[in-house]
Amino acid sequence: MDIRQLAYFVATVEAGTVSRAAARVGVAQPSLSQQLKSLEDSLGVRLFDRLPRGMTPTEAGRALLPRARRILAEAADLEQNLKRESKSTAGILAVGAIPTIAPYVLPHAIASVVEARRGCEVTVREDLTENVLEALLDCQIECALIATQPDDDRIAFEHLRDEELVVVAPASMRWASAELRLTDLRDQPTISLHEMHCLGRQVDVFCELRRLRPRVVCKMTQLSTILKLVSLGLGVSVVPEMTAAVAREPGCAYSRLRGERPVRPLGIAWRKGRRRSAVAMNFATAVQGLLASDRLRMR
Amino acid sequence: MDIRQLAYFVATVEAGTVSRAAARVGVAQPSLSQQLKSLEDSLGVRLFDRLPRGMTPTEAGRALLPRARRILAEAADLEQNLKRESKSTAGILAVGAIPTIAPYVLPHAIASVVEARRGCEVTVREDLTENVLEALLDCQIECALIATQPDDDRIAFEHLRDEELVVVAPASMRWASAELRLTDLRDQPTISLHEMHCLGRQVDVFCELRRLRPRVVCKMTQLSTILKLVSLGLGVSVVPEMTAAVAREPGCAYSRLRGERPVRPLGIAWRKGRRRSAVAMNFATAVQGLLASDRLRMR
DNA sequence: TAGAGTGTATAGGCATCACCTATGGATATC
DNA sequence: GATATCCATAGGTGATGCCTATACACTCTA
Repeated sequence: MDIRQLAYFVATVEAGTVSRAAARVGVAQPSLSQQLKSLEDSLGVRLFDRLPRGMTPTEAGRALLPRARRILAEAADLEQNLKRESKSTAGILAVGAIPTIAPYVLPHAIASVVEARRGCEVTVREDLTENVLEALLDCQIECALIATQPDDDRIAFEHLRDEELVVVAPASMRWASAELRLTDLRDQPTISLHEMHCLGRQVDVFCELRRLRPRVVCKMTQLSTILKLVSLGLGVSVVPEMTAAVAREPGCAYSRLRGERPVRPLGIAWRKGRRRSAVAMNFATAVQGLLASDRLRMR
Repeated sequence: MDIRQLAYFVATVEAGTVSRAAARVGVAQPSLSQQLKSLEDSLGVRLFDRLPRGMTPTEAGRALLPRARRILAEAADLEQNLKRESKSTAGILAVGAIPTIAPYVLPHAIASVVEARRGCEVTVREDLTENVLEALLDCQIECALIATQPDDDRIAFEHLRDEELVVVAPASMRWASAELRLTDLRDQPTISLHEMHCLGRQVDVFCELRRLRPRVVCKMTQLSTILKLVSLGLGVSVVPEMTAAVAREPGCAYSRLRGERPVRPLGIAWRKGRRRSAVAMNFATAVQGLLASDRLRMR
């Protein structure tokens, strides 16, 4: 499978026939036909239903389409824009954080640093784990607040604490006890966090290991939206304890799970072999103090 | 440029020498050397500084690294997981919304539908525009709330309203007038929304067209985090009017821009040629009513 | 109904490219 | 000075992507 085959594939889906697609991409029809077959062979799936008047994508073909488009767009962007990727690290404190930590930790930690160091320039990058770690390796940020152990030798993970994940349900809902068993959640409609986030994947893994298959009715990309939908009674969810401690959503109630509790490891990622600036150390200390305090713990 | 060359490139950066990288990827060193040169030629940039004991990536090489990794990861995921892309549309009301609309519109619109139709099952997908449109084309959702005109012939865009974008600044900040000129923002530290979101890109385009280069100090992926950082005094930002209307962040103040104002088009996307269910029509009507009301307008 | 047009797949040939081994030049180390 | 390590260049070979030609199937029109 290579980029050209993906381009041929997309052109064929869009054109509806191999002949028209071949004209578009500027090769002969039999060549395109062969390349499509080659792609099907290498992926092990049939991508098209062949009809007398053209071809329509199969289910697999339709699943491939957005992904092929994404790869092609990235490659095209690369060829056109790589020269503009010169960066100068601006600012003095350059940190990253993932979206399921940033809104709860960053404001206080940054306020603390800014107060101690007047005039300090702050650069913040909020993005998914993979992206903040890349920014870290690219020297765009100096450290990153994440909630998973990275598996890259170039990154040092300073583990600060394991944070518990708790259940959030509509306040109007009545549970049998203050702490929940996992089985209490079995038939509840569930609002899940998109698997683009580590947290979403961590919750999935926790459930799978215990044979719980949630009935997912909503899939969101922001914890704040999850809370709003829960407060509407649309379902239950699992969120970090710091969300319960900081967010003020009147229609939501939080419960701990009984027995073995799901946790996520909170920590700071650093690029190995690089000097740590004093201001970044201040930031790390502020984060550490915050995580050790009661401020981010659920009552 | 093709995927294999990118894999060779990444292997070389990670190994630090062509010889070791060649051993890793299983080709001869001269072949790898040639392919790297070929990649440099096709991209028009030098990717490595050649040292006596290995090679280090140039600035351009370092910029390419995360992007090459992304493309390779996507391609690998594709080859391994394409067969698992079978979906069944569950539920009766299946809608999508982008993260910069969902928290402000979805709760009320869904509550309205659920109240009118007891027992109605709701499936919600919150994701970036590209992804909700893909879910729409894949028949995973029936309609989607978005803020841009899609350029896909298979999608009908029902335009509901142009929404104004407003400036949010720390409440403690003093402006010369109630409405701001664009030049008022010229030297302010700016907290921008990541370009993964349409909104982030729309704001970028608006500024570029008027020769305004914001001094970006923070880049976030959630509007709620932006508001928190603004309230800390870290900078100003541009957010949708509905954010100003709904979010309660005590340290933030909102202003309109004078003259030609930035707007984003709000609407509902539908898959052409597909029947619209009654419950989806109810939802669309509820959204329409909500957008027409004062509830999502800034005072 | 026959012929024309449209569409995909297969076959064979040719040019290009990715790979190999061999070699050269530069630098570092002992 | 000899050896080891490193990247680049040269030439040869096999694989691959491309071409044209052709076959087969289906649809449409006169």
